[in-house]
Amino acid sequence: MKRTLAEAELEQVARHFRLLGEPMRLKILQALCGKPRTVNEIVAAVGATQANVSKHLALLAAAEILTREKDGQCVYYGMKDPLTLKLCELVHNQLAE
Amino acid sequence: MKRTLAEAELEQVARHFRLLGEPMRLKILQALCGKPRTVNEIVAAVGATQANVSKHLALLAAAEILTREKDGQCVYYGMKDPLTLKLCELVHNQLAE
DNA sequence: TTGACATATAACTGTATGGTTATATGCTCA
DNA sequence: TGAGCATATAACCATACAGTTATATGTCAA
Repeated sequence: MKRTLAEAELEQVARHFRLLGEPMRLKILQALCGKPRTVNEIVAAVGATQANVSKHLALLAAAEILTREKDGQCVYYGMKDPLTLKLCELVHNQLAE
Repeated sequence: MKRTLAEAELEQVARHFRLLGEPMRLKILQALCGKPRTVNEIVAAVGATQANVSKHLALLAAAEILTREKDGQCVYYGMKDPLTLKLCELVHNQLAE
Protein backbone atom coordinates (compact mmCIF):
# COMPACT_ATOMS: atom_id res chain seq x y z
CA MET A 1 0.00 0.00 0.00
CA LYS A 2 1.44 3.30 -1.02
CA ARG A 3 -0.01 5.34 1.80
CA THR A 4 -1.87 4.78 4.99
CA LEU A 5 -5.55 4.28 4.43
CA ALA A 6 -8.08 6.16 6.47
CA GLU A 7 -10.56 4.35 8.66
CA ALA A 8 -13.32 4.68 6.12
CA GLU A 9 -11.16 3.25 3.37
CA LEU A 10 -10.08 0.33 5.51
CA GLU A 11 -13.70 -0.31 6.30
CA GLN A 12 -14.52 -0.34 2.63
CA VAL A 13 -11.69 -2.66 1.68
CA ALA A 14 -12.55 -4.93 4.58
CA ARG A 15 -16.16 -5.08 3.54
CA HIS A 16 -15.10 -6.11 0.07
CA PHE A 17 -12.89 -8.90 1.36
CA ARG A 18 -15.56 -10.04 3.76
CA LEU A 19 -17.91 -10.53 0.84
CA LEU A 20 -15.38 -12.87 -0.71
CA GLY A 21 -14.92 -14.67 2.57
CA GLU A 22 -17.86 -17.00 2.27
CA PRO A 23 -17.62 -20.35 0.46
CA MET A 24 -21.14 -20.15 -0.90
CA ARG A 25 -20.47 -16.76 -2.44
CA LEU A 26 -17.26 -18.00 -4.01
CA LYS A 27 -19.23 -20.89 -5.42
CA ILE A 28 -21.67 -18.43 -6.93
CA LEU A 29 -18.84 -16.39 -8.42
CA GLN A 30 -17.41 -19.56 -9.89
CA ALA A 31 -20.72 -20.32 -11.50
CA LEU A 32 -20.60 -16.90 -13.15
CA CYS A 33 -17.07 -17.17 -14.47
CA GLY A 34 -18.08 -17.94 -18.00
CA LYS A 35 -21.20 -15.94 -18.67
CA PRO A 36 -24.12 -14.31 -16.90
CA ARG A 37 -26.81 -16.63 -15.60
CA THR A 38 -30.27 -16.43 -14.17
CA VAL A 39 -30.95 -16.92 -10.48
CA ASN A 40 -32.47 -20.29 -11.13
CA GLU A 41 -29.45 -21.45 -13.09
CA ILE A 42 -27.20 -20.34 -10.29
CA VAL A 43 -29.37 -22.07 -7.72
CA ALA A 44 -29.05 -25.28 -9.69
CA ALA A 45 -25.31 -24.82 -10.11
CA VAL A 46 -24.48 -24.27 -6.46
CA GLY A 47 -27.10 -26.49 -4.88
CA ALA A 48 -28.51 -24.08 -2.34
CA THR A 49 -31.88 -22.60 -1.52
CA GLN A 50 -33.33 -20.02 -3.88
CA ALA A 51 -33.81 -17.60 -1.01
CA ASN A 52 -30.27 -18.07 0.14
CA VAL A 53 -28.77 -17.56 -3.31
CA SER A 54 -30.96 -14.54 -3.86
CA LYS A 55 -29.68 -12.92 -0.70
CA HIS A 56 -26.07 -13.52 -1.63
CA LEU A 57 -26.65 -12.18 -5.12
CA ALA A 58 -28.19 -9.03 -3.73
CA LEU A 59 -25.13 -8.45 -1.55
CA LEU A 60 -22.68 -9.08 -4.37
CA ALA A 61 -24.60 -6.83 -6.73
CA ALA A 62 -24.87 -4.07 -4.15
CA ALA A 63 -21.08 -4.18 -3.80
CA GLU A 64 -20.82 -3.95 -7.57
CA ILE A 65 -19.06 -7.26 -7.78
CA LEU A 66 -21.87 -8.54 -9.95
CA THR A 67 -23.99 -6.95 -12.62
CA ARG A 68 -27.72 -7.37 -12.47
CA GLU A 69 -29.88 -7.25 -15.54
CA LYS A 70 -33.54 -7.97 -15.76
CA ASP A 71 -34.93 -9.68 -18.83
CA GLY A 72 -38.61 -10.43 -18.68
CA GLN A 73 -39.24 -12.36 -15.52
CA CYS A 74 -35.68 -13.55 -15.35
CA VAL A 75 -32.76 -11.71 -13.80
CA TYR A 76 -29.28 -12.24 -15.12
CA TYR A 77 -26.31 -11.84 -12.82
CA GLY A 78 -22.81 -11.68 -14.19
CA MET A 79 -19.27 -10.86 -13.16
CA LYS A 80 -18.78 -7.13 -13.26
CA ASP A 81 -15.05 -7.02 -12.88
CA PRO A 82 -12.40 -9.56 -13.81
CA LEU A 83 -10.42 -8.34 -10.83
CA THR A 84 -12.52 -10.38 -8.45
CA LEU A 85 -11.71 -13.58 -10.25
CA LYS A 86 -8.08 -12.57 -10.35
CA LEU A 87 -8.11 -12.14 -6.59
CA CYS A 88 -9.55 -15.61 -6.11
CA GLU A 89 -6.96 -17.09 -8.41
CA LEU A 90 -4.13 -15.35 -6.63
CA VAL A 91 -5.22 -16.57 -3.24
CA HIS A 92 -5.84 -20.06 -4.45
CA ASN A 93 -2.48 -20.29 -6.16
CA GLN A 94 -0.73 -19.10 -3.06
CA LEU A 95 -2.54 -21.58 -0.89
CA ALA A 96 -1.70 -24.33 -3.34
CA GLU A 97 2.00 -23.86 -2.73
CA MET B 1 -10.26 -19.42 -12.18
CA LYS B 2 -9.01 -22.10 -14.48
CA ARG B 3 -11.03 -24.93 -13.04
CA THR B 4 -13.80 -25.49 -10.58
CA LEU B 5 -12.55 -25.56 -7.04
CA ALA B 6 -13.59 -28.29 -4.68
CA GLU B 7 -15.51 -27.51 -1.52
CA ALA B 8 -12.41 -27.75 0.62
CA GLU B 9 -10.50 -25.37 -1.60
CA LEU B 10 -13.32 -22.86 -1.60
CA GLU B 11 -13.41 -23.09 2.16
CA GLN B 12 -9.69 -22.39 2.31
CA VAL B 13 -9.84 -19.43 -0.04
CA ALA B 14 -12.85 -18.06 1.80
CA ARG B 15 -11.10 -18.36 5.13
CA HIS B 16 -8.19 -16.39 3.74
CA PHE B 17 -10.42 -13.61 2.48
CA ARG B 18 -12.36 -13.56 5.70
CA LEU B 19 -9.14 -12.86 7.57
CA LEU B 20 -8.64 -9.79 5.39
CA GLY B 21 -12.22 -8.73 5.93
CA GLU B 22 -11.72 -6.98 9.24
CA PRO B 23 -10.64 -3.33 9.43
CA MET B 24 -8.56 -3.87 12.54
CA ARG B 25 -6.59 -6.63 10.87
CA LEU B 26 -6.02 -4.50 7.79
CA LYS B 27 -4.80 -1.78 10.08
CA ILE B 28 -2.37 -4.22 11.62
CA LEU B 29 -1.16 -5.31 8.20
CA GLN B 30 -0.65 -1.70 7.27
CA ALA B 31 1.49 -1.21 10.35
CA LEU B 32 3.67 -4.09 9.18
CA CYS B 33 4.12 -2.88 5.62
CA GLY B 34 7.58 -1.55 6.14
CA LYS B 35 9.25 -3.86 8.59
CA PRO B 36 8.50 -6.35 11.33
CA ARG B 37 7.39 -4.93 14.65
CA THR B 38 6.80 -6.07 18.17
CA VAL B 39 3.33 -6.56 19.57
CA ASN B 40 3.63 -3.44 21.67
CA GLU B 41 4.65 -1.35 18.70
CA ILE B 42 1.68 -2.65 16.78
CA VAL B 43 -0.64 -1.97 19.68
CA ALA B 44 0.60 1.62 19.75
CA ALA B 45 0.27 1.95 15.98
CA VAL B 46 -3.29 0.74 15.70
CA GLY B 47 -4.65 2.03 18.97
CA ALA B 48 -6.35 -1.10 20.24
CA THR B 49 -6.15 -3.33 23.27
CA GLN B 50 -3.10 -5.52 23.68
CA ALA B 51 -5.31 -8.57 24.10
CA ASN B 52 -7.25 -7.76 20.99
CA VAL B 53 -4.17 -7.19 18.87
CA SER B 54 -2.60 -10.35 20.19
CA LYS B 55 -5.60 -12.38 19.13
CA HIS B 56 -5.57 -10.94 15.63
CA LEU B 57 -1.85 -11.52 15.31
CA ALA B 58 -2.28 -15.13 16.32
CA LEU B 59 -4.92 -15.63 13.63
CA LEU B 60 -2.85 -13.94 10.93
CA ALA B 61 0.25 -15.91 11.86
CA ALA B 62 -1.67 -19.19 11.94
CA ALA B 63 -2.83 -18.46 8.40
CA GLU B 64 0.77 -17.78 7.44
CA ILE B 65 -0.03 -14.25 6.46
CA LEU B 66 2.42 -13.05 9.09
CA THR B 67 5.73 -14.35 10.29
CA ARG B 68 6.31 -14.65 14.01
CA GLU B 69 9.74 -14.47 15.53
CA LYS B 70 10.61 -14.39 19.16
CA ASP B 71 13.52 -12.33 20.35
CA GLY B 72 14.02 -12.28 24.06
CA GLN B 73 10.79 -11.26 25.68
CA CYS B 74 9.63 -9.53 22.53
CA VAL B 75 7.87 -11.11 19.59
CA TYR B 76 8.27 -9.67 16.14
CA TYR B 77 5.51 -10.04 13.59
CA GLY B 78 6.10 -9.24 9.94
CA MET B 79 4.49 -9.62 6.54
CA LYS B 80 5.19 -13.07 5.22
CA ASP B 81 4.03 -12.59 1.70
CA PRO B 82 3.88 -9.49 -0.47
CA LEU B 83 0.82 -10.97 -2.12
CA THR B 84 -1.38 -9.93 0.76
CA LEU B 85 -0.42 -6.30 0.39
CA LYS B 86 -0.93 -6.58 -3.33
CA LEU B 87 -4.45 -7.84 -2.74
CA CYS B 88 -5.24 -4.91 -0.52
CA GLU B 89 -3.86 -2.48 -3.06
CA LEU B 90 -5.86 -4.03 -5.85
CA VAL B 91 -9.10 -3.84 -3.96
CA HIS B 92 -8.45 -0.34 -2.77
CA ASN B 93 -7.59 0.89 -6.25
CA GLN B 94 -10.72 -0.63 -7.65
CA LEU B 95 -12.88 0.94 -4.99
CA ALA B 96 -11.22 4.28 -5.60
CA GLU B 97 -12.50 4.36 -9.16
C1' DT C 1 14.49 -14.93 44.07
C1' DT C 2 11.64 -10.98 43.06
C1' DG C 3 9.75 -7.37 40.44
C1' DA C 4 8.76 -5.40 36.07
C1' DC C 5 7.76 -5.96 31.53
C1' DA C 6 5.94 -8.41 27.03
C1' DT C 7 2.88 -11.50 25.26
C1' DA C 8 -0.76 -14.96 25.33
C1' DT C 9 -4.97 -16.90 26.82
C1' DA C 10 -9.47 -17.69 29.25
C1' DA C 11 -14.08 -16.41 29.96
C1' DC C 12 -17.63 -13.63 28.76
C1' DT C 13 -20.81 -10.42 26.05
C1' DG C 14 -22.90 -8.36 22.17
C1' DT C 15 -23.54 -8.19 17.46
C1' DA C 16 -23.48 -9.48 12.70
C1' DT C 17 -24.89 -12.61 9.53
C1' DG C 18 -25.71 -17.23 7.03
C1' DG C 19 -29.36 -20.33 6.47
C1' DT C 20 -34.28 -21.58 6.80
C1' DT C 21 -39.33 -21.29 5.95
C1' DA C 22 -42.98 -18.72 4.41
C1' DT C 23 -44.74 -15.15 1.83
C1' DA C 24 -44.72 -11.14 -1.27
C1' DT C 25 -43.87 -9.07 -5.73
C1' DG C 26 -43.79 -9.05 -10.52
C1' DC C 27 -43.92 -10.86 -15.17
C1' DT C 28 -45.95 -13.87 -18.91
C1' DC C 29 -49.24 -16.29 -21.20
C1' DA C 30 -53.55 -18.80 -21.78
C1' DT D 1 -58.11 -11.93 -15.18
C1' DG D 2 -56.03 -15.54 -13.23
C1' DA D 3 -52.62 -19.34 -13.00
C1' DG D 4 -47.88 -20.28 -12.83
C1' DC D 5 -43.27 -19.24 -12.84
C1' DA D 6 -38.96 -16.33 -11.28
C1' DT D 7 -37.18 -13.53 -7.96
C1' DA D 8 -37.09 -10.89 -3.68
C1' DT D 9 -38.00 -10.18 1.04
C1' DA D 10 -39.47 -10.82 5.98
C1' DA D 11 -38.97 -13.09 10.23
C1' DC D 12 -36.61 -16.08 12.70
C1' DC D 13 -32.76 -19.04 14.70
C1' DA D 14 -28.12 -20.48 15.48
C1' DT D 15 -23.44 -19.73 15.16
C1' DA D 16 -19.15 -17.25 14.65
C1' DC D 17 -16.39 -13.95 16.28
C1' DA D 18 -14.59 -9.10 17.59
C1' DG D 19 -13.82 -6.84 21.68
C1' DT D 20 -13.42 -6.62 26.79
C1' DT D 21 -11.48 -7.65 31.45
C1' DA D 22 -8.74 -10.41 34.10
C1' DT D 23 -5.18 -13.53 34.53
C1' DA D 24 -1.46 -16.68 33.10
C1' DT D 25 3.05 -17.49 31.02
C1' DG D 26 7.54 -16.36 30.08
C1' DT D 27 11.75 -13.47 30.08
C1' DC D 28 14.96 -10.18 31.72
C1' DA D 29 17.55 -7.49 35.26
C1' DA D 30 18.80 -6.28 39.84
